[in-house]
Amino acid sequence: MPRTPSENERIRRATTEQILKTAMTLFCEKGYYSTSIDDVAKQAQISKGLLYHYFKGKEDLLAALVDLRINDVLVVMNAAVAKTTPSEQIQHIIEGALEDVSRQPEVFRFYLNLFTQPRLDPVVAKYSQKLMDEQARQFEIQTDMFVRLGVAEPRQRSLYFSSTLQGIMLMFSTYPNSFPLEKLKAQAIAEFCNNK
Amino acid sequence: MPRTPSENERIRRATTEQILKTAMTLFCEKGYYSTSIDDVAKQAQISKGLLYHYFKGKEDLLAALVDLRINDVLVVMNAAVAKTTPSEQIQHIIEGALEDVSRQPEVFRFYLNLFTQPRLDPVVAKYSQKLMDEQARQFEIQTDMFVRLGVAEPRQRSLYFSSTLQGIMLMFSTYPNSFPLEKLKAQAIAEFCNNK
Amino acid sequence: MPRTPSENERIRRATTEQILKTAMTLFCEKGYYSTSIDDVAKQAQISKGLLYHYFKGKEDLLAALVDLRINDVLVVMNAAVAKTTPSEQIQHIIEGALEDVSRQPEVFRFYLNLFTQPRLDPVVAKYSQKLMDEQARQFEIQTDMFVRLGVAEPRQRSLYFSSTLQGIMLMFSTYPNSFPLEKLKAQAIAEFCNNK
Amino acid sequence: MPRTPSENERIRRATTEQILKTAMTLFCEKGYYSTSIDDVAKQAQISKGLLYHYFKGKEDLLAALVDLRINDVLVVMNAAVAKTTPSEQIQHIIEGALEDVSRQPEVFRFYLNLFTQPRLDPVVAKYSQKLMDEQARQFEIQTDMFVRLGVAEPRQRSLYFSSTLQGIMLMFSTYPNSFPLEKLKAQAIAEFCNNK
DNA sequence: TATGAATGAGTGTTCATTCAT
DNA sequence: TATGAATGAACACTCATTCAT
Repeated sequence: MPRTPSENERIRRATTEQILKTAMTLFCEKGYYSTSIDDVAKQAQISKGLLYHYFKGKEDLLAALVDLRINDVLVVMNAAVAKTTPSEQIQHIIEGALEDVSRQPEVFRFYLNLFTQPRLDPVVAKYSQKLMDEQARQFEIQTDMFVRLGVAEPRQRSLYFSSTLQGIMLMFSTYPNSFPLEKLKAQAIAEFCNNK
Repeated sequence: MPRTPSENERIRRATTEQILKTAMTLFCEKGYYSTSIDDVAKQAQISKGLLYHYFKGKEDLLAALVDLRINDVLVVMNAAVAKTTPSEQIQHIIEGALEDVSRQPEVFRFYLNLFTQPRLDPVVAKYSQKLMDEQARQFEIQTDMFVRLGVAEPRQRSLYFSSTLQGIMLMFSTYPNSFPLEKLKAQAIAEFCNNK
Repeated sequence: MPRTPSENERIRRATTEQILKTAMTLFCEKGYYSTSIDDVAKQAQISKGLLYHYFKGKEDLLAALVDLRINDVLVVMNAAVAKTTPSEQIQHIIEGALEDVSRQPEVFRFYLNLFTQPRLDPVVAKYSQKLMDEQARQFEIQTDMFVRLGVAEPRQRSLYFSSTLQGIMLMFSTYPNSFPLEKLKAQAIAEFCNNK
Repeated sequence: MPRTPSENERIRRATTEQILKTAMTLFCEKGYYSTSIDDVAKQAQISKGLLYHYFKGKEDLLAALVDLRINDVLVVMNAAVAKTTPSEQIQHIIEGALEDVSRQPEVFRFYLNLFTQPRLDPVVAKYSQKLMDEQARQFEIQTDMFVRLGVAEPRQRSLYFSSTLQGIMLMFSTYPNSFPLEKLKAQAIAEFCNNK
């Protein structure tokens, strides 16, 4: 007897998630190019054919993961925007971002790696660009916060802020075991969350 | 009669440089994995066989480029150390690093990409690690400067400094056309080059 | 619906056999080094990729063939051991070995060629050694037969027997068209199958 | 000032010998296919270009070595023919052959390997054939000795003799450290050197 | 005689993707 | 939905040989 449609739907969801989780893990461990579709299918305990049933190809896996990432960033940003004072908003950005990276440094590292991919890489550049575009969008919102904070040159301040925050994330994800994340977080909050 | 040894030496040097330059360009444009040895040989206008006469393989090309990069970093660091006051030293690090990245943002981007490579990538991880080790070495020297500068928590300050500087370089190499590098440089110098 | 596992098993078996048969033929004709994987795939009417689906590489092909050969030798030896008198046992070794070589002289020739491969050949030596080890094992069993036959110096006699038998096989596989195998077989049986 | 012609001639001879010796050593160690021209030139301490000045190519090296081998065999055979009685002649063949193989088992092994090369190997078969032809020529001479010895079926006897002798050489060159060559030599002489 | 830079065809191998069932 | 057999283009690398000097 055939499965019910809802049962099918449940299976689809579970399998999709399983594949994505496996792909994320392997991409983080070995990188996109050094991970084969065979690796993913084997580790996800499904057949290669089935994987292609769920995703159009290797690139499609990457696309899905990038969308997930962008969504994560958006969640933090939206929560920040919901705060009342610009000071709280910026603080939330710092805390959200560092919370993210501290939970899964390799994941952040993977996206950062993708982000820094050469511009003409025939496969990967598209997703690198997508991440950059999204970051640019976030940047505009964040700059508004600095405007409302009343700093002298808000755009420049916002850039400096982004640089510091990205730099902390980069350093932490590089040396996750020895980097005093909390202390640097405090320092960043002290520096950026009030109009000096 | 054979060529004189010095003539051979000249040829070797020129061809080696030509190959490395081409490899650097292509790796920056398309990335290590998406650049084939054929691409490099063709663009360098030599035969594939000759490339293997000069380098043991694709990986050896990468190794040579990483060594060049490490040397570049060392040059800046040594010049910084040669300065008299810690304030000047730190300023030199900032200026040297940003000078580097502003001259060839794609090159920095490439090394940053390598730097953020997943830890288990079978080929590339080794060179990623090498860059990380070198950075750690630089960090110790730099921390001494902050000690001599007399700041409260020099190690933490040095980390925060590195984060900011790396962050600026990351952001600039991402948006080289719209990033006001000079202004941010000034801001960084103002923040880190004297004992507040 | 996927193929049933047993159907897959059938396909695997058939294709594996097809590949091995082709490889054996080509190796016998042109030798291991002068046969390319492309040759094997083409002649076996499969794609190169599929060959690698079944065998890890060219060397693995050779390994499989060597295992087959060792098995053939074991079959003869086991049948010999099963005979009651040592005289019959030795006769069975002679007949089994010469039967083998007369059926497929080129195959024997190929294994002999492998057997005589230089000891340091980076690829092939391993299999040469494997054949030698197996022969040494057979030799011990065979020597027991001469012990039971009651000859004066059984080990030496066993060696002389092996030498003669190997020599006949070598000569026959070299000149299969003009070598009077039956006559020499009779002569060997006459010489070795009873305690003179 | 130019070298004298005779000086040049001396150099030519010495270099030729040096190359051949090196090639023989390497072919014996690693086999013809696994030895590169580069290997030979490096080990012989000359440039690749010079090697091509002395030999037309890799195949030509093999050809020269095969000629040397054939000459060695001829020397033994001629000395055998010079003996007065057929019994002494056959004894000389045994002793000469076994002396050869015992002095340099790897060299014999190499030629045996060549001898057993598949018939269609595009490069090597020609030399394999040459060795076989030469052996056939020797065989005729040797058969005459058995005729003169007065055995019943001299041709068959001669074949059986060759088989035994080749077999001993094969076995010895395979296990040079544990094979009691002298004892087997005695046994062969006892068996073949008088009209039983 | 002598060198080693230079070539390019050929080889083993990988892998994303398709297809028959 | 699910399997894994099958494909073929692409890739890194080797090596006998040639050539300019």
